[in-house]
Amino acid sequence: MGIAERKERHKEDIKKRILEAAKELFLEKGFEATSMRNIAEKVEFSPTALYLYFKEKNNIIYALHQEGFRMLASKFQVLAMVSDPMERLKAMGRIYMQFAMENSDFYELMFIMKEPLQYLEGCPDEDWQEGEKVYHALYNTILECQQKRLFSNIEAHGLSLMIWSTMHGLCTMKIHGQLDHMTSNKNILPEVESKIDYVYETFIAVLERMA
Amino acid sequence: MGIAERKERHKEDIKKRILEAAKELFLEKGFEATSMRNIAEKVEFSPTALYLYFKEKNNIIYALHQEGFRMLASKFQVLAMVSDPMERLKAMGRIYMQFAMENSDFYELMFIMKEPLQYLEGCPDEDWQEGEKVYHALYNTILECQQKRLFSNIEAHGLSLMIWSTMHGLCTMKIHGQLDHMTSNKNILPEVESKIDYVYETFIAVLERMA
DNA sequence: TTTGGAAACTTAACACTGTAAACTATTTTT
DNA sequence: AAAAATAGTTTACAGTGTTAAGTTTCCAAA
Repeated sequence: MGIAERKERHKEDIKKRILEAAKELFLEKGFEATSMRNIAEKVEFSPTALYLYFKEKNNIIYALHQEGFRMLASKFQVLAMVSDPMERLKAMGRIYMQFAMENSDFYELMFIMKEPLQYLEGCPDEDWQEGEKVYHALYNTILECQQKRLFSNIEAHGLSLMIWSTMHGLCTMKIHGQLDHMTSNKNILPEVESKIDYVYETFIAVLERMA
Repeated sequence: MGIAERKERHKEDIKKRILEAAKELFLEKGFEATSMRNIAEKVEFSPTALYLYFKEKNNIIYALHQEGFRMLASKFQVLAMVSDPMERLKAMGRIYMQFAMENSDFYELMFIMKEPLQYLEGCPDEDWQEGEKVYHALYNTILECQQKRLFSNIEAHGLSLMIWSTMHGLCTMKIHGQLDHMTSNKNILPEVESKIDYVYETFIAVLERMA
């Protein structure tokens, strides 16, 4: 009977509408200030109707978390055009950083907030596929670099995780304002218009120097 | 008149008691789960009495944020014993990491939560002295390294910020579980008992190689 | 085509949250 | 002793996530 399918599709549609509303509110007011009641109002449902489609709020958050990763993955697509692995590595860092700056709310959802991964803890055997995918893009690039005799004698997983740590630390310190609240180097680096770019350049210089 | 002083001291005592209670609750139940009412109950006050001593909850959070920095600073004291700057840099990283692991709630308060810095925004001309102090310890060590011809031709502020980014990124990825949710390298790094230590070793290797 | 039951949705309610205003009791000053 | 300032409590507001009970809508079998 095709009617069950149609219902199923309808349900998926509503789920999408809810997520769309949640996303909009989330982007315009920030996550903290977005409540279930807000979302419900936007989709013209009663507050508790959302619970028919998502077991709890963390569920909605996790769905947006996944969408964020899809967004990042689509930005990463252009990297396929870059054949030289070292150049690809550098471009990857730039894109990652740019994504974090342009979609800082999503970045927070993907890497800073603990609710999404916390939700994953609840689902056993479910691992963090989204993060894994990003990690692999990085790891494989490092491996390719090593095939070109770069980063020799350094274990690739360790290096990959270290590079990700640096990028993540840089982005979070920018997003949370620590980078800008450090006024002492403002006087000494007056010509630098963007601190985060400056630090990234330094990082690249370090990597190229030791490669 | 010494009576005003005595009253002032009394007030400070109560403030301390409140902070002590807040800290305990915070450490045992995590920040999210600690409410003003919880704290008030612990010090046997009515909930709103706390507002006579702290203008708002962020105020209490900021006070603990400061205490966290004092704790870190006291751990950093042993670094004065290390005369070689490169060795000191490495020890500093270890201590920073260890502090973040042993006091992850405080670390979150100091570097991850946005409330404290958000509170600072409200107080104009108040800059983030706590962070600045830590930064200077790092920056000066880098300068000393450069006097010994290490990290030559690299601007010290950029390098300092990059190093901090790496350490911060590493600690947050550990605390938030991203490091552990990355199972793909678990199979490949079976002998590694602590991923964070392993990545740190890699980082040190990178720094020493390019120095 | 009417009836029974499931599915979709709403209303009411619970146990919380941070915080402001109003009120009361205590202490200090005049 | 009366007035004023201080310290603290009670009450209240507007919000939160979520559950349970009630209501409406829709679809399948009699």
